[in-house]
Amino acid sequence: MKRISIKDIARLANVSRGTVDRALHQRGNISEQTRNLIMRIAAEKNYKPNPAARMLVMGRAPVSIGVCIPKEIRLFFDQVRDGIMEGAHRFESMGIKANYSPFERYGQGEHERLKEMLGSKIKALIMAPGVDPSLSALIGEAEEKKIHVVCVAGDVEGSVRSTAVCSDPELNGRCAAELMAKFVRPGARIVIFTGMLVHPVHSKEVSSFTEAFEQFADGGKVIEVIENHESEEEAFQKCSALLKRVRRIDGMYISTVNCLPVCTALNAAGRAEKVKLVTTDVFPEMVPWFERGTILASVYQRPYMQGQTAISLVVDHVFSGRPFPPTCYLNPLIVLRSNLRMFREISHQKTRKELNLN
Amino acid sequence: MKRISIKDIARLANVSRGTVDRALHQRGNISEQTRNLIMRIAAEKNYKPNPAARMLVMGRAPVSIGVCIPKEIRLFFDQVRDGIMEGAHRFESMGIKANYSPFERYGQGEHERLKEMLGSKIKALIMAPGVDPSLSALIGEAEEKKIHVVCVAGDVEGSVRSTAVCSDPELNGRCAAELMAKFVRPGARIVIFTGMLVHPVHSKEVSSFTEAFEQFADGGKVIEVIENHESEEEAFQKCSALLKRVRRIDGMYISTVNCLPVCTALNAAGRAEKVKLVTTDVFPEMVPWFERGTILASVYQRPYMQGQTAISLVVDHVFSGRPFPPTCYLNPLIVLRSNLRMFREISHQKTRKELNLN
DNA sequence: CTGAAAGCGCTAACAA
DNA sequence: TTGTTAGCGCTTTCAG
Repeated sequence: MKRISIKDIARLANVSRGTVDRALHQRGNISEQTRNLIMRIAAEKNYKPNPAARMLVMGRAPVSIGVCIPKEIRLFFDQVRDGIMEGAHRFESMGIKANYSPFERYGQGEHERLKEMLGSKIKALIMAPGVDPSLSALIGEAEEKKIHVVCVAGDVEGSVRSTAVCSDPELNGRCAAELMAKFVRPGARIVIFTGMLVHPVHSKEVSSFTEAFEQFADGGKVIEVIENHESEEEAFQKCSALLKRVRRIDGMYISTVNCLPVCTALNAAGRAEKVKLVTTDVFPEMVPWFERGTILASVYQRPYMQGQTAISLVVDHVFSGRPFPPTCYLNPLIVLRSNLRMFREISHQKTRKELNLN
Repeated sequence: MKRISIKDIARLANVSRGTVDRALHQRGNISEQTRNLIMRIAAEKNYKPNPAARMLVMGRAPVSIGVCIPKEIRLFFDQVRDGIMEGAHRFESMGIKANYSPFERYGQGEHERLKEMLGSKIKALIMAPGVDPSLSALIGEAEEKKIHVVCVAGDVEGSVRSTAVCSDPELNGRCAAELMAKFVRPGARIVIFTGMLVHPVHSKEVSSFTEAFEQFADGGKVIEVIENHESEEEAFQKCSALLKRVRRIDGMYISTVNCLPVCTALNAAGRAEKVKLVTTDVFPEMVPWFERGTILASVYQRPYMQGQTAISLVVDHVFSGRPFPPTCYLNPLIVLRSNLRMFREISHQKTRKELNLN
């Protein structure tokens, strides 16, 4: 069915286009009666104003989208940013503009940038939330001002954000567990390395890995969970100590991007060929560990695609009025030695189309 | 500085708006001289077309894109179609229209539909190529007429198609081999089931699996390759015969979507728990075999994403003049029991955003 | 209170 | 080869 226009409504209601406009936009100067009639017809015929026409007559008012994410963590947020910016670029000709305004890192400049963004003329705000407890209030403030907040690479539970695009930590944990279970011998003993258990994402990954591993593996179990607080130093020390303390470890699941210290500690202890690793995400320094067979697989959270998706959701909403889904979880990709070169983080050669390498 | 419009350029160049339009869009029918003048002014004044105005006017003369794919093979082409049509839908307001004109199946109505499409007013043609040797000529004919041909879910080697979006058969084979190698014991004996070895896709999958498996697996090898010619009957018979003939098989790689007959044959022979399967793609009837642990993993070719990508490439080309990449290979997704429910083919609940389940 | 008409920047059909 | 013109759907102004 064709899209209906103001002119059509005017004809149907036997009034002029001006009258319809007044009714639709409650500009007053209109009788209750005609207004009702017009509104009824509009609703019935499912009238949607044509955004292009509106923009045209309203004069250049490009739709700005604020982008507030940290500068980079091991390439992850670089990818998110690329996804957002390249995604936005595709809609440039539709008048979409992304305002990239990063902050240094979580807890540093985050709040200020966000505040700043709220003052500017944006239609939507894409943000990567940390754990700052004030976020929920800021989000409320934004939505209050009709700025749609889309969380990316995380979520703020209990907030009124329009939607969140992220990977599902429980799914990541389960996939990692399933793979690990198939890689190790029966009765295997596994250690988990994670960032901080106070972080809900990490704690979910850990608990769902543990649960799933014990379900999938034949008698295997998780013997220890170690927090590294995202510190390379700490991770290395703790891993080294662990290797001295425990003589039999069959595998390790590293639920944070901080996996290199573990690899080097394993290597230093001469156990790099013995302990099987399942990691998270991917970056160039991991390649040799894949090649040696230390890292068997990695659960990739598709940062680029998360960025692209966030933009898509905003654009679809703004232009087509498509409602935001409550949450948008992406299916993880599994990184293997075979497909390593297909990931944007690894292959920077532009010979292949990059839009979809993730 | 205010934004400059076509009218301004026309005034500056002492020509009419129509002429400026022709110059800017290389529509021909214009003298080299005036064109140069206009282009110079446009560049100088940094002219950018007004997206709203363009959208508005494009709304009435939609850009048609032909879509010529088979009706369905185990949901695969349904997904491709959804990807294309939903992708196109997002650009509806920019005047993009997809003309879905499917054929019954490969070799049946394919040529006719294609011919038909060539006669219609389309700007691009998205097609899923079979093995018809006349395709190359048809593609040549289309490109001759300035109809960009984008192959999806396959390619026509040696043709002048603008680009192809597909999964890389060699990569699929290698990923399958790597997983298989990690799932089975040392010295494992593997059988490959495929469609038809005359098909280059299948033969590449088979050979790269074989090669990679022998590299990854500790002494394992591929002991047999069986063609099923996409027939369920044939697959079942051959698999049953095989199981009688060979007592020890550790795993099977099924490089075609036709995996159910193999599962049932295994089951009938009481070996469903013994032989480990790595399959291709996913559809609802496979679920129980995942749950029983017969199918350990599947290499998913992302049909929906292939469709979306094809449309994206066309749209980006038409609107932004972005050149087509020579070929666009998608990184495969690995289907596991854990993430089974995340695939569009399996989960039809729309609670989660579906755009990205692939 | 309502209608008529101008015009946003662009494209395409037709005239010259 | 170029110019002219009629809209696309909407807002806004000015007359009734």
